[in-house]
Amino acid sequence: MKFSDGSEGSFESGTSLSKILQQKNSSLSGRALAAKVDGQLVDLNHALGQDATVTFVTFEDEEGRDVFWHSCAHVMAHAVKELFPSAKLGIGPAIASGFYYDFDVADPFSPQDLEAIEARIAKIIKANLPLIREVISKEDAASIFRGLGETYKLELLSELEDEQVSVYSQNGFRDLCRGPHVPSTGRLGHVKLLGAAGAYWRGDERNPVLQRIYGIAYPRKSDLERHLKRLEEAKKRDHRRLGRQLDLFSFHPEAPGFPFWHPKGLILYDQIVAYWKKVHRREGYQLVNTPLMLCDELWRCSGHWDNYREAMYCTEIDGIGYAIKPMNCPGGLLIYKSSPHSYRDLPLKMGELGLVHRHEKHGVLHGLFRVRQFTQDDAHIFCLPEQAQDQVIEVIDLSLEIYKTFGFREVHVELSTRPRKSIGSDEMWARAEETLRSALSRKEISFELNPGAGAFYGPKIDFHIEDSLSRRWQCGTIQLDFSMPERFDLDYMGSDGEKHRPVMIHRAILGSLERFIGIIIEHYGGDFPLWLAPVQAKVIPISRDHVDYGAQITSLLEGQGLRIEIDKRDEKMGYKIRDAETLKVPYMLVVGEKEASARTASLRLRHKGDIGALSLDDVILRLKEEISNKT
RNA sequence: GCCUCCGUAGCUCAACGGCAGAGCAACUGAUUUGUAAUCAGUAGGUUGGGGGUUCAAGUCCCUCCGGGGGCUCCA
Repeated sequence: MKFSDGSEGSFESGTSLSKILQQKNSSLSGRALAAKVDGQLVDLNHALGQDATVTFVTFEDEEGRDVFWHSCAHVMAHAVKELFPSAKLGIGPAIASGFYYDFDVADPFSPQDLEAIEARIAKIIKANLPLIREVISKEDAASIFRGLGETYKLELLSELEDEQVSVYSQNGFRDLCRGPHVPSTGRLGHVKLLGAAGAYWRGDERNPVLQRIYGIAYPRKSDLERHLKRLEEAKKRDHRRLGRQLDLFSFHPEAPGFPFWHPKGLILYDQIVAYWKKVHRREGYQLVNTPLMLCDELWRCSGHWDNYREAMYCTEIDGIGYAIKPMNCPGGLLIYKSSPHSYRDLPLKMGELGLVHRHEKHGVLHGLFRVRQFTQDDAHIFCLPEQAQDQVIEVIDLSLEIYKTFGFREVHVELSTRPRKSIGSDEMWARAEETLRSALSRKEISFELNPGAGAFYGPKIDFHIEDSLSRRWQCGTIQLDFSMPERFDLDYMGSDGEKHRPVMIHRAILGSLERFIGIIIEHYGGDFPLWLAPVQAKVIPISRDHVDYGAQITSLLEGQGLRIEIDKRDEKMGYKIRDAETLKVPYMLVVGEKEASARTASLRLRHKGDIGALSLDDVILRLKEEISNKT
């Protein structure tokens, strides 16, 4: 045997991995949850028959966590079956953070039920039952699950192609499962159930609704507690809550899914737009704006009528059908077509902060994250085929720069390739995928491959940014589009005097401005950097006598373009400070007798406290510098 | 859209089928404050809308509206 730590050893054929661990007496023996034998993930009970390379996986590895959580799901199913014997099992996988299991039960689980299930899980873990793997024929498995009345398992079974399937059991509980699992339930540590909700069997709304229970678990209690604390923290940062608290935006029954921007929220919005326009102009983009409504005929031409009609708002003008745009591209194409183009004009980079409307289903609306009206930071790049790769690289660079400005340094990249339902020739797809792939490799950016997840008209690169709570958000996208130039018969005059079809790159960096603002509200927890903060500083006069001086400072700083307010209320200073802190104002300028006579202001930093008196010039300098640094 | 839970004052939340309440915010007055809540008072409600059961409904039932959680990360 060769081990991943570099050591080697010889063992009798048929020795189980857990035995080997014991004999090796390594620090892993208590921590290993499963093992990879020649790259294949197996149980520790797996017996080795021949020479192999072995890597033990622990909770520290992603694969180990998956095994751990998967086993938790399995144990949860065991607990549910004990408490609710009539429950039928769906599926129970490990997910990015924890696990779930779906059950078909007569009544949804109540919070009390979850408590009872959680207690039963703890009992099963404490009993330290071994998980036993059996490999049996599909027919035998079918008769077992038929006997148990597990109709969903039978359905899964009927779709499996292997002749042999694996079944795991502990103490009478049996489940069809690919595995691997931890060797015994005692390894599972501390489990917390997080909630229950309905979920369609296999995610299809024509199927019955099962009851899904979500859970999380860690080997160590302290880690579980830290995780729960982080969930609490995320709750506190919920942009819907902060949106109200900081008076940024609101939603109303009169227009569900359509955000109302309040003055302070609009400042955020406008700051982002100003920054976005500045960097795009610098990069040679020309900014355009196209109509909200376009006639049906255009949508038929663009293909939206066939592919996107469900989500479009339609109306009629002078007897002619119109639809509100769900995407900006057709408008951009019309501008391109409005004049002839030479190869010398390309690449043509046309940016549009376009307001789009999509009729999202009622049930999927979610604060600013999922709305029916939003602004895309869109752009369409028309270029020669040989320019496409450089253009993609430029967009990658710009995207990363913009993310960094908002403090997103961790960016995960995905490359999505040709889906089953798609248009265009094999050769076109191969070339386009290669363009994106080599752009990424030229930038030395590692990416995850997402086969078959491209748009029907072309492959794409997606950017997922990671926020301060390590959550990932898909924002940016770069798509190569073969369909639109064709459908709209775009052309340019080549150096050969012939007309050619340009390549179109469709891209967004922030995605939806509304959603992006929701993301940064949670990312910053409402503590916006100075350049974004709706109110950058609050002047706090200590008493009535200092209001005049405070007002002078306020208008002085206002004159310098700073967003500043004064709190003139007859309240104690502590009260006004608390108020400003609660509203997350970055700077407080406290002014009293001393400051008025010395023409200074005492500077107080949000969450940090007093840093002493500064001259007004120094205050202005400091704030302006911080604003221009965008820190 | 579907499943499920929820909707009480501007906000956060109480009230066994039996008189709709508290804190904060707002407003009025007093106080003039030195780095995270001064005191007192006033006002604020068709309990999301509509219908029903009941002697009696915030509470139970139906329905509509809105919101929360979720609806393949596949044995």
